[in-house]
Amino acid sequence: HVGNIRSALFSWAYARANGGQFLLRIEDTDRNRLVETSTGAIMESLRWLGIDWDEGPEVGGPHAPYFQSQRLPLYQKAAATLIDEGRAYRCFCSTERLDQMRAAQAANKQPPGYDGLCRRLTPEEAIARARTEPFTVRFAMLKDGQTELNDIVRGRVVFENKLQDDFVMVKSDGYPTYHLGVVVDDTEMEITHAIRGDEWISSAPKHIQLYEALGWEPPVWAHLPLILGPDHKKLSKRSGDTALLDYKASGYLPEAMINFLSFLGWSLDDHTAILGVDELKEHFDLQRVVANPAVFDIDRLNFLNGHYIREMAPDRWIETIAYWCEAGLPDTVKRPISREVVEQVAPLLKERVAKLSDIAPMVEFLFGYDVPDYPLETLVERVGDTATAVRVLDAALTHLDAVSEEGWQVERIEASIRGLEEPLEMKLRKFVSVLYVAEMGRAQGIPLFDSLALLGRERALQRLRTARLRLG
RNA sequence: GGCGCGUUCGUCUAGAGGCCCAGGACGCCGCCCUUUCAAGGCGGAGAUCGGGGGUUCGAAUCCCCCACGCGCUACCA
Repeated sequence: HVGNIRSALFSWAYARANGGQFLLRIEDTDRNRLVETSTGAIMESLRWLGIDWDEGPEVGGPHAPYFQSQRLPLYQKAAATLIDEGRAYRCFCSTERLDQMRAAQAANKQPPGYDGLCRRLTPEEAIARARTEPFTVRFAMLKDGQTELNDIVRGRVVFENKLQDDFVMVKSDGYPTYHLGVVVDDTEMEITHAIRGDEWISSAPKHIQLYEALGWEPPVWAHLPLILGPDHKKLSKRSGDTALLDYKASGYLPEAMINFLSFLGWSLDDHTAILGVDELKEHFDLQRVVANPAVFDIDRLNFLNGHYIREMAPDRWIETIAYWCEAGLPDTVKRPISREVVEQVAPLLKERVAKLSDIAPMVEFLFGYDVPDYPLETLVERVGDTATAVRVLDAALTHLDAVSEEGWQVERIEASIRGLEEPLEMKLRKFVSVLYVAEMGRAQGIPLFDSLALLGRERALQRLRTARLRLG
């Protein structure tokens, strides 16, 4: 999803800009939420954007394995050490008791948190009960003093220890929670920079205390500003935090996506708005990450996408159109899609497409043999009344009918239609909409003269006749 | 409720005491170009820098208070 990918992007860009390594680790410790395809989707998303990892799934490396579910012994070892040293303890409280406790705290307006019941158990008692009862392992947070976070983005943040909660670090199924997982793996994997979303900042003291208790060196912290939806709430599935591959599916280019994501909380300088990956890899700087949340602005994404489409090399553009036609045109259109037509519309389409999914509807009229389907009013709309539309169609029919099959070319067609201005006593721009609708089914799209040429004499004339007939 | 973070044009942002009666980009509006729609060119509106107090010769930039917004408050990450 967008938020996570942005964190990955910043980490990656930072590594690339500073000659570091970028490692991909899959945190799959919640077996209730395990989705088979998600690992594949994560990797595909990153690869689509061009984010490569020096170490991780599929590429391997010295810190394998890269799935947390395969590193359980590591977490258990850390947990055992902590229990031995009295910095963690087994907790036998049931979910029911925990729920009741929280309800009571809420009712009494007490700060929420584990009440420490099992912290008071003697080690002997705990070991005895552990033989028959399920348990979690909680970390015994320091309750005095303060925990200090030094963050690149936010500076110094101080948390009161007395407000800290003894969090669960090993679940009853033996899997670690995120808190234990990151600390153990970031250390084992020699992670130097923890770059993550701001929603994590409240749990930073947990991680910091864990590092201290384990005697390990914490990484450099950088908490990125949240990405907000249009409602100014943390981006949710509803408000645009869709899987990145959904953006790919609806026709966004990776270049646009990267450019867009890069500027969500970061900027290069006071004037750069268009930035390629190469420049990002060279100039990305954590010092320039801002602290305030960013609202996801789809208009800007669309603009960037259009920009990169316009910049696309002609041959890649043709391939792209061919692909989106095959995928987006209705089944009634016979396959394969004509390569010749694709090549001819390509330049006409370039300035007009914002999302690749716009392509198919824009060129559909070229491939279906049927007359386009459109509400009759659109034919008349811009010329004012039916009588005028009829005059336009009759005149166009006469003029174009005079163009021979061999002469059916853009220049001739243009001359013929421009020749309509005089007899009709109307400006071209005024009456042309009737023709657009008759041919393409709508008044906007690729240029008319080219469309007529592409359509061929027979089909073009046929559509005019049909339009004329429909007007009575 | 508690804790934390944040607050510069509608949006993304520039800004680290004088260069800022605040710059760029998207969006919006207008004009030009034009076969529609776009694209492109040119121009415009748009922020009294959340509010109030300080500090200073001088504050968007430093300090304090307030307000508002958001995040966290799980055996989810």
